[in-house]
Amino acid sequence: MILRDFLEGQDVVRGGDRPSHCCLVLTGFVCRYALLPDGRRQILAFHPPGDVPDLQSLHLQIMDHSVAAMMPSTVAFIAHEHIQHATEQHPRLIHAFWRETLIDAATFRAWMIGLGRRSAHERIAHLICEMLLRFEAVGLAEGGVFQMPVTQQDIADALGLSNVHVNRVLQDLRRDELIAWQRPMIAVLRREALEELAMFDPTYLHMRNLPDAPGVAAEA
Amino acid sequence: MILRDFLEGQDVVRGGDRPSHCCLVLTGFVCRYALLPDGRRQILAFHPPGDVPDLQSLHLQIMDHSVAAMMPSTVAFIAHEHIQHATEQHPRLIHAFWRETLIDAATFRAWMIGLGRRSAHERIAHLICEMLLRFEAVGLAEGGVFQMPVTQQDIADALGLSNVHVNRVLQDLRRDELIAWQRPMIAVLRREALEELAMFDPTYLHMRNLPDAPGVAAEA
DNA sequence: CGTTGCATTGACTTGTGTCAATATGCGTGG
DNA sequence: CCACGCATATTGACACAAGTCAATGCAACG
Repeated sequence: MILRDFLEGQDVVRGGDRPSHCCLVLTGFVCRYALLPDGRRQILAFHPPGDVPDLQSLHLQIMDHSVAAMMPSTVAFIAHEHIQHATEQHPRLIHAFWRETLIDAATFRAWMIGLGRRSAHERIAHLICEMLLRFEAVGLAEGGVFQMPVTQQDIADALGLSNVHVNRVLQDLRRDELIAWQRPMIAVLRREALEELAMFDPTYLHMRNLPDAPGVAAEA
Repeated sequence: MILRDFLEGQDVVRGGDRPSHCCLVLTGFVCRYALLPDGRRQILAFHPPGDVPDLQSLHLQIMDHSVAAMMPSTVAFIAHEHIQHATEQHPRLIHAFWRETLIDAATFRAWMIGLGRRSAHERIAHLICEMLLRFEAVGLAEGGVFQMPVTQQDIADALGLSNVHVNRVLQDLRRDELIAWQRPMIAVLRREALEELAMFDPTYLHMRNLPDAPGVAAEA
């Protein structure tokens, strides 16, 4: 296992690579993204500490996208062989990993719904609802407040919008006192209203113990 | 294993279900889709025969989306236990299945790029390029011609557009003699031009033997 | 033949993008 | 402690891709 530090903006893994290791985010914040030939960028996922953004590289030789640090981050690289070895010792691990990649895919689907069928306001609200829940799940959010070091341009690239429009929508959400946002701190002020605007349904995150959000029953 | 026939438009699996079986498409054509509370629909994937659209249900209890037949289709339902049993007998299977779900996820990412960052013309061109390649891979396309029984409304719901706009774009593509389209037959007339318009890069499909498309080298 | 589901058109609206200027905040070095 | 420079955020004016609505056409089918 190798530890490496990355500066803001640096690529951790690059599209086209054939990685021999998976990377585990220890501290910081990373994203996955793809570029079109003419430079348009689509951010595919955000990963707080604890995530393994390229678990797929275990079975897919070529990276079809990149992973980049969005703030100074520490990443652990774990050799594929070691992971394979571990799964042979503990066959349950394989299912745990597989499940992780399935939740990954479920999150992509949720984003697709947003990109295809939600308005700009709904998309931004939805992203904030998702990130809040995920940060809570790893104990990095308290009272609706969490730290997400992204620029408005990053949000635009994640949600298929322009930076200018993201700016305008954020102003609306702040004016309506749904959220407060002073980089890098995001505060959700009226969670229910935000979730209603976003039509947020956390089923897709497949969390075993959903934090008791109003109106959302825990799985049996 | 249970065989069942579905009519066009019928749901094979429904969001919220907790399936005990996976479904294998034997004949016909199915899609996965999600609905927003107000009825907006996003199609998430198309599945020709040979695909298992809900392999994920092996590990994710609740369906976070639905599967529907887009034409009369025959589907085989295979009990999760049987699949589990098979993977215990042949551990390699588990990796094959896992890999399938990873390619599924890679395809979602590719669609996200389209939904977020491609124009309507590019999106439609890209979808056609992808489907052509996937139909070729299962021997269901010949000379750039294949059969895909979708309406313009379906395409709209897959690509985040309106049916009217899809209609207009298709007319452009036909006028420019990139494609011909008489339901349910799609013919790609000038493949290179179409792929260039779409900025199509098939890496994400992770096919072992890419049909020798010009300019695309086979994997080492 | 009427009905039904799609495709096609035209007229008009609108959400979001683009461009370009200006503001704001922050870290650095003098 | 201030001045500078950079990145990011904010504004305003304007453009345009794509959406909406509603009518019409067309073909398959019972």
